[in-house]
Amino acid sequence: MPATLREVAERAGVSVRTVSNVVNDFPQVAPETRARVQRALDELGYQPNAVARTLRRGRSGLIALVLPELDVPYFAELTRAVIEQAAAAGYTVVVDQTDGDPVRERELVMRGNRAAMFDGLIFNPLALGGADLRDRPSSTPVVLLGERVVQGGLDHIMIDNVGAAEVATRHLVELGRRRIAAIGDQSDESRRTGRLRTEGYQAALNAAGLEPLPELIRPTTYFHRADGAAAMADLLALPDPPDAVFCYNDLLALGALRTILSHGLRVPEDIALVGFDDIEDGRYSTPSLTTISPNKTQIAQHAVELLLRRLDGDTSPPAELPADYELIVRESTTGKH
Amino acid sequence: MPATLREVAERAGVSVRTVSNVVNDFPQVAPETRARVQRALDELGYQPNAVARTLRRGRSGLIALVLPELDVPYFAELTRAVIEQAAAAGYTVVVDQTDGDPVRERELVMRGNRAAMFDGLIFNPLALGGADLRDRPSSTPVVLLGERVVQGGLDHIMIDNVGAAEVATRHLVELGRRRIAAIGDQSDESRRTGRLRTEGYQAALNAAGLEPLPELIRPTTYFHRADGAAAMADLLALPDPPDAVFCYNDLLALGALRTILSHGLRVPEDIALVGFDDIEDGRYSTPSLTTISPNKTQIAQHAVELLLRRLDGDTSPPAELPADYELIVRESTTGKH
DNA sequence: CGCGGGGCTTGCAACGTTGCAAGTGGTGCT
DNA sequence: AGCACCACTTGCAACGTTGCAAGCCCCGCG
Repeated sequence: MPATLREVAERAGVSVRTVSNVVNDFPQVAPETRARVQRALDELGYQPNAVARTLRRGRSGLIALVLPELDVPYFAELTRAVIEQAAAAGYTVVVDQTDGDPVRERELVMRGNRAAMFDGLIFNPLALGGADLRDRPSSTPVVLLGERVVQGGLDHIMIDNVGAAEVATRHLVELGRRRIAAIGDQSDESRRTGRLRTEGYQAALNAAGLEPLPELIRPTTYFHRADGAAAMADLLALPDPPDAVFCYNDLLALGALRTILSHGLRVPEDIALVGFDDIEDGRYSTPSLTTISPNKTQIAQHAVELLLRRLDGDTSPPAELPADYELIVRESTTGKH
Repeated sequence: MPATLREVAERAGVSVRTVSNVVNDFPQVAPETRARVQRALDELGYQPNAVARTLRRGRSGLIALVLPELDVPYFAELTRAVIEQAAAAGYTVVVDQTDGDPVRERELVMRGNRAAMFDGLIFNPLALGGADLRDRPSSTPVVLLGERVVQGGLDHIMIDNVGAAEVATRHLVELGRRRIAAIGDQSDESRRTGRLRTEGYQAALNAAGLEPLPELIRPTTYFHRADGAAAMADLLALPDPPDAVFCYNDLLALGALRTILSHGLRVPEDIALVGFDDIEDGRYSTPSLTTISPNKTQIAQHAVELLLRRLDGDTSPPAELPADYELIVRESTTGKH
């Protein structure tokens, strides 16, 4: 139903090629011709066919952002940042959600530019590791986010998880807390985030001369509110409950907070709480959440820049870019102010 | 770099067409030929070119979900539901975010299937109204979500906002509250949600013999936590503050909750709170949030079904499908249990 | 031995666009 | 008058795929 170049050409009495020249603003078109063609374009409501254009040009102007879960605020907020960065460069971002399903992740990433119509991929894997990604048949550029992959031979952006976890834990130590628990450890080989943060947590305890106690390190399957709530209930059931908890993300912390408050305990007086991610929810909870804030804008910016450079043909060796983070102190550790 | 049908054909010593037949599992291929071609396919790691395929077939298998904001939990949760429904039908969903910017909305929706490469659109407009959408040049099917559009001549799914708001307000009335405020009214002609919910709110008050007081109806620019927090601060500054608040979405309610608690007041003892959307955050706040829960799965299901029917050539008149909702009573109105 | 038919394979064209290089007609210069 | 050149326009081919219909070969039957 929509008009094609040929139909416009017939109406304007010129060749298809000339219409194309007008559409693409080529300079070498006589003003009069241009006007006539433009009129025909308008009358027919011509819109270029993006699929044909992409086939011909080899570029779609689309980059895909592949994330485990969109209803996790951290990813939703990151998405906004990526969209903004990409828009500035004239690219449109489409988002896809994998649920951390290895099958879906593989599908999306391995197929690459042929099966999909994206010029590049920004991918935060949950299930897929370095080995899986090493020999992609596709040549679509990919930038990885997150901790999952170590040496996949792909561009990669991550924050220093060990360092950040250490900062968070040290903050609790400096407040005088001694029984500091951790929620979010993951024994699962494929989930690296939890292990790295546990490492930082333990390092901080050791540096303070505190001994990491196994019963205070609670593993969780996911990083959702429900997991935090359940883990916190376990901690409260201990004979000697903790006086502080470092949660490996803000959702865990919010779940834990809910459990603590519903047990009639106070935060931070009885138990201090630190989260990770700095999602908006944590700024509006009561008490508001002390947290590690990864620089999401910077992550997005690096990711898009790196990807666009690859699209421009840059073949330098894969980069491993660190992103900044900072500790944001709020009520859940220092109380009202 | 990736292999094409022709390269595979040369390697296998058959025609391009035969390779295509194998790739598409056509029955009329001799087993031996099929095996030989398959080997060549595997050796070259062939992946069909989705762009070429789409151009030829006229279908991409992609539907776009166009939303105002992804970092608003309601939309993130809705997205999950849409993705699930579409996946069941073999479609892939890509998500795009407009920020409610009329320019971006128009771009995405008016251009339709030519500028983009999507078979259909599920669109929740914020800025664009019926008039804007009526004469789209494109023939891509569109299903609208939300309250914004009334008679755009397009398929449309929404819940009964007036009725839902009435139910929420009546719940507060039945708890014995008398000074019931509302947060989220919008005078802006283009934002219809707020006006509809105010209508239901007033209807419930009238039915209970209570007079709606202008100073208890607080408009907000957006539906974010910050707006709720600010509006609640205004309400608390009144000489005679409310004893209950109906917030037009859960984020507003969470912002309001934060303000109430930080003023040393209790929920629900001093002020009862009802939200709208039933986002996960509200289940884990303290107190948990009483809210109107729109059936998101049903909305997604209707949207995808309707869209797919249009893609199959259904030309029946535009449908206006209602979606269910229910009041979920939690602690913010009835206290701990 | 010739012919019809079935199983399998193929060539051609087209989806709508753009790169390339050639083509057209007119103008100005010698 | 002839030629070169310029401004502008055009045809051809190709991106990689698939629908269509024709083609090939071999088998079995008369």
